[in-house]
Amino acid sequence: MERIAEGEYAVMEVLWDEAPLTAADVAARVPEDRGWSLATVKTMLSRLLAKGVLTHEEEGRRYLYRPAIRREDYVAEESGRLIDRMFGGRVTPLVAQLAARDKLTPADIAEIEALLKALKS
Amino acid sequence: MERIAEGEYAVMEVLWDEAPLTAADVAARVPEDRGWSLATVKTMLSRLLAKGVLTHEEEGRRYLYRPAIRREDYVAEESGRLIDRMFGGRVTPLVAQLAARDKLTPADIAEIEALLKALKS
DNA sequence: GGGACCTGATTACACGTGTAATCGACAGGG
DNA sequence: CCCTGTCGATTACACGTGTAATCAGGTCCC
Repeated sequence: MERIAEGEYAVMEVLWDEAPLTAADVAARVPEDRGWSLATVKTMLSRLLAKGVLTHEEEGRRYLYRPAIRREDYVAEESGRLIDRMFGGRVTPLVAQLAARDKLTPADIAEIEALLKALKS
Repeated sequence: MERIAEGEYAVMEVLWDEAPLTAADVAARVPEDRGWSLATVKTMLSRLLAKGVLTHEEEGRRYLYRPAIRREDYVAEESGRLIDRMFGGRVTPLVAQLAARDKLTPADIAEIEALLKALKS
């Protein structure tokens, strides 16, 4: 699966959230703070099409875009990449790292524990 | 803190492992499969210096390079970035994601549980 | 039916990155 | 003292990415 650049990812998120959409619709839904012009969004869409992570079907004179890959799949792959790169493929150090950085609230801890318990059964 | 590119990261790893080192030493320690020439490693070192994540001191006519940032700090930041981007800043979905992808072995689960228990006390 | 408007396609351009080659300076061996 | 090797510095160049502008073609209003 092709890598998706940071900016492109923002476009994918829009389409994962709601699809299919026209280019204009996507542009309208991209987070305000990106400050992107419609032209920029169109460039992103073309590149994502070229990467094969989007498909399009013609609707009259326009295209309707929709994701060609599942969000969970991409996220899993990208997470795996980071883990490989920074933690030698081991997940525990990542959790440890997050814990040490106070990124885990007590609620997080409880939630993860519940999750793990469910996994074991 | 400046971003470190993927290739540059490989150089940082060498220096996090052992420092200070000369450019030639770093080149010798970079993983074989990168297939980098000494020139390439020197470019990386310059760029890392420019980014302020390395320091150098002169040793005769050469430099001795050493990290200017701690590995844990960088890793924490980079992990945080991924989590923000893909999981909206919440850690639990990341763990859930990894679990769902069978990235967690029973040993991992036990280890994380122990870790969390320690955190609570 | 002629201009305004909207579409995707094509082109543009600067910056980061991967991957070096080359250069000017100097050190050390003969 | 000169040659050869070695250093960091400078330059090179292609590709991905962020961020568009422009263009060619069709639609729709007047």
